Amino acid sequence: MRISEAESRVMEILWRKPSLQSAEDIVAALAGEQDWQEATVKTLLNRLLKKKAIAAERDGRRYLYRAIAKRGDYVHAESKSLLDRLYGGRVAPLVAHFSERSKLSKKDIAEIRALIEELDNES
Amino acid sequence: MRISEAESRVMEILWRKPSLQSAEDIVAALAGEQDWQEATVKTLLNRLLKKKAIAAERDGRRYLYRAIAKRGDYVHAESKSLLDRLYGGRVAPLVAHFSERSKLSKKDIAEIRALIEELDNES
DNA sequence: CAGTGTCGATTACGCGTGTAATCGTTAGCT
DNA sequence: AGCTAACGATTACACGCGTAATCGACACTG
Repeated sequence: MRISEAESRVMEILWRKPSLQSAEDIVAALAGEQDWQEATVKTLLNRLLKKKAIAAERDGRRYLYRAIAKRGDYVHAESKSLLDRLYGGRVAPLVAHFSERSKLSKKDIAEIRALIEELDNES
Repeated sequence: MRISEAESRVMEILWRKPSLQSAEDIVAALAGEQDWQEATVKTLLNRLLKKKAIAAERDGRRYLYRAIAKRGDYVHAESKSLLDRLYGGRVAPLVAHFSERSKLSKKDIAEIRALIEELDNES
């Protein structure tokens, strides 16, 4: 089951801190980034539970939550879908696009070069 | 106004062929890729008109359509949004992700290397 | 000129999503 | 024991989207 945009904001909190977190913790962590009511966060937690993207275990009167879905899988699925839809499923055209369009930062260029060199050395 | 996934399938047809196209042309072009009824395509055309993503001009009893929105802008908006949400807004981490994950193709690597070299030569 | 086919326009409808408010239950306080 | 506060669960609701069917106006055919 797909994790929606809003839901992913909640997942990010859980991914950042793999320990168990209460709803209150999560609401607090989101407070900085998202302008949501507590009730909204609760709803999202419930939807994520239904989707089996997170798990909850009782801690007295409340629940503690943790991620089940892997961030890497989510990131990959989202990214691959974009590449497929817009770039023929390949990475290079995306790099080319940003190379022309928004100008890659020095940092980006350096990192990408390092990656490529590494791959060249491997093979 | 955002162009939805389904709508973008229609836009792709118009982007591929910048000349004016009738609804019938578009339905025909989509037939290979998408399993949609004619009515569905008509709906999408109307929604795109409302969003001003396309324009239509009368040709006797029917309309001929053309894209107004630019493919590059669409691709860029979608891509940037993904990079922002998942990769801190930068391209390199995405390349790194695919480098580890699904293995970049030879072709990808070669193309990216060429791009980087080109950028290095410029500056 | 009446019928029929063809367009675009209008209407439909269930589902996911974003965003919450409200309800019911239980734990703790007085 | 009764009241209140705090949780999670349930319910709400508008909107966009995917996917069409239906309607109304015209044009062509016989």
